Amino acid sequence: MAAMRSSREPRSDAARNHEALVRAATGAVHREGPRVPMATIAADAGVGIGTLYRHFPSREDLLDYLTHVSFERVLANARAAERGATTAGEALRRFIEAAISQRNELVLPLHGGPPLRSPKTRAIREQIHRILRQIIDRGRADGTIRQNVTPREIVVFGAMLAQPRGPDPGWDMTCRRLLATYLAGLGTPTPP
Amino acid sequence: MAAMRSSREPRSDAARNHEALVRAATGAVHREGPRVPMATIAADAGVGIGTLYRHFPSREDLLDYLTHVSFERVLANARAAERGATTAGEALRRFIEAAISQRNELVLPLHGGPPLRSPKTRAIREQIHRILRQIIDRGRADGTIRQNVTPREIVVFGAMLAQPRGPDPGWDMTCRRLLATYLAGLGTPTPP
DNA sequence: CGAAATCCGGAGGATTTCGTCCGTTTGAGT
DNA sequence: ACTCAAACGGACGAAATCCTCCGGATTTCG
Repeated sequence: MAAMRSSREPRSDAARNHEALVRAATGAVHREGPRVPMATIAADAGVGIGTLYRHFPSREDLLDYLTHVSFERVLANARAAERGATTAGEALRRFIEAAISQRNELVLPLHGGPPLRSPKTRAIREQIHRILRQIIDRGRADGTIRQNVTPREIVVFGAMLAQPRGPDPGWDMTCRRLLATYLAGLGTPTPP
Repeated sequence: MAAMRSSREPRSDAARNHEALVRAATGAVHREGPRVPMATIAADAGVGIGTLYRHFPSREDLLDYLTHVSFERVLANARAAERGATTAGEALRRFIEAAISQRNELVLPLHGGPPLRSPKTRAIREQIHRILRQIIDRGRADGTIRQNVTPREIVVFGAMLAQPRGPDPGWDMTCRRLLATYLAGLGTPTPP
């Protein structure tokens, strides 16, 4: 019941270039920020500037797309975490670890701006929150998760750890420790 | 025994403009990222573009200066936290809370790049780490801080929470919860 | 194979941003 | 008040960046 496509499937070279562009754009945005020159992205993808603009008519379109794809990944992470874990704490750990290990492929808009222009992307975010809410409630019921934990904190924490960083040898270790400590805190009763 | 100044004190209008520039630059970098046009900064400061370039000959000089000032603030926070708190946990809480409450005045280079060009700034960072190390060791000795906590995690966590964000009503609450949970985790023994 | 639809690439004009230069203004000392 | 070193401001040429446009290459389908 997928909506009928008004035109046929994209040509194979177009599909290939689309993927190369997304990959290059993700890397370039990580490396130089959202204002990275479009020419850099095209060059990194091994593609002409015209091709970049045909696939993404403006920089905002490109950034929106990267964001959307990232949110889809995170949603998949949330579903996998919910299914694959037995305890709530374990599920949250998996969810955040997935974000960390995908950090080179995620473009999550933590830097201000008119957030989430696309309603479609906003809907995905709400699904993510719903799943996390379920996990948290489950943990709160059996006493393994403290009170007053919201899905938003979990997402924010995961996004912070998944944020792009320059080459930084000790980062993995720091990241693991931050996560371990935070998770330990989640299992601690809330003081008044 | 301060080194003799080779030239006299800056003129009053120069001092005023310097401060206005720093304030404007901080806001602009928060708002639009490190590539914000220099003209925007000058305009925000109510100053000509020439004046901006006289005070800071290049963008990098400006960003280095903002970073340096930020680190000086953080160092002051660390000293105050060490002196003002009775327990280690309390000291760390004060340290991170100070960073959060100053977040509109801090420009901490979490986004890659050749980090900390200035040796002076690097030295400040090491002083910060030394103080935090002292606090952590104190807490570990009396069992109120878990093992394997490094100064770096504390700084990173504080910097993450102090990172600029767009207008975001619920952020303060989220921030407080993340901090509370993390601090709770710090007081939890490390599992094997 | 041949035709048509689709896609590619990069030249190039418009626009933005950079950082300098220099005539003018302002503050500090006398 | 007067002087002058210091600071200001914005016009300006150079450089970077944006994004469009279209001739030519490539894929797909009959």
